[in-house]
Parts: sequence; structure tokens; C-alpha cells
Amino acid sequence: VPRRFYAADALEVGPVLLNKLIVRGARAGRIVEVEAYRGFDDPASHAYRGLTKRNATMFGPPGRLYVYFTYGMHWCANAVCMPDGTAQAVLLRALAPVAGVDEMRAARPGIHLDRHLASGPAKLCQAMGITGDHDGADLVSGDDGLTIVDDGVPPPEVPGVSPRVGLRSAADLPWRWWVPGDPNVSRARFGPAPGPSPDQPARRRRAGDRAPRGRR
DNA sequence: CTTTGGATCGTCT
DNA sequence: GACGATCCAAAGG
Repeated sequence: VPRRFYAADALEVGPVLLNKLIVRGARAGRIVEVEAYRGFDDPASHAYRGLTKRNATMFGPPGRLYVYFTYGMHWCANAVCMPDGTAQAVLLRALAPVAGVDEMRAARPGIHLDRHLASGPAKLCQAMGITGDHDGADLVSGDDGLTIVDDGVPPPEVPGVSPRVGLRSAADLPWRWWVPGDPNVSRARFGPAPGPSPDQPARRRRAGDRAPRGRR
């Protein structure tokens, strides 16, 4: 995926990142869920309050990986968008494992079902072995061992859409997208798959299909 | 299947 | 000093 792909608004890049592959060595996963984070105009973004040591990568050139540490134990990874100087990013929230599944399982002991290997932003980093060491990695050159490639599978014509997960502020903005019907999409409080998608008959009701309930 | 609470620490106020 | 762009085990239906 070329540099110019990322040099756009995260609201545009997010949905078209779906179904692309993230590759690290033998491991590869298809991106099936993402969220957009903008900058000064997005209160939920790490970049909202300006440049800091942690979020510096978000303010740098597009096509790099922004990795941050949260909850005292988890890493999460984003693809940086917009030209150098403007902070935006797309959070990678879930993968469908495609290759190197043995390595992913080794990185996540105790997980048996493939669809649980990378069905969340921190799980994704564990499965791929992504840590703070990869903050700033160039996804375009692949020089740091991480790349995002297009293997010809197009993004969904009509992705699933919902508000972003786990936020206090800006909790209403519908900036989360996923591949409809994909079993690797994270279980969230807001529902996957509004209606039956073209090729998916009719799924049984799931926890996430309900309207958001109070608290949080 | 769902809900609840604990873990755990860097970052910014 | 408070709070996360989270995950999992445990416990209850």
C-alpha cells in the first residue's frame, strides 16, 4: 500500500483499510475492524490536546505505525494518516488470521479458537507480537518488519458502522467500521451487522446487537 | 450464553 | 493522583 493511501483523512482511510493484510514475518492477518481517530477536533483522540512524547508518531508522516500502551498492560496499534504535522490515525481493532497461525497461538497461550486470536486491539498486538518497540515503524517501506499489503480482496462495499468502543467523550460519532459477518470482529457493546448482509442469511441475535445501555 | 470485577502502570493534570 | 482507544477469569442463568 503506497504512502499516498495514508495521506488522507482517517475517516476515508479507515473503511478502505478493511480487508487489507498486515504482515510481520510469517504472520499475516486480514484487517476486519478499525476505528478512526482525528486530532484537535476529536476529544477522544490522543492527539486532541496537542503533541506529547507519547503521541509524537501521530504527528509524523503518514504510513507509520503508532503504538501506545494502555491499562497498565496492553499495546494497541494504529496506522498514521494525513501529511506530516497533522495528527490522525486508524486504530487496528481486529484481524482474521491468514498465515503464521502457529506463531500467533504461541504468542497467545491458552487461546484455541482462531477467531479469538486477534479479535480486539490488544489481542491483535499480542498475536502479531507488536509492542512499543514498533512505535514509528514504517508500514510502507517495511524496513521495520511490518507492512500492510493489498492482496486484491476489496474492502466491503457496505461496511458495518457504529460508534467507537470504550470512549467517554465523543461516544456518539460513528467512526468504527467492520467487515459484515466476519467472526473475528471484536465483541463490543454496539452491534455488529445491522441487517442480514447479502451473503449472510440471518445471524442469531448476539450480545452486541442491543442498543447501548447506560454506564461507561 | 451474560455480567462483573480485578489486574496494572505510563501519561498527563 | 486519576484514569484509561482492554482482556480475562469467575460466577450466575
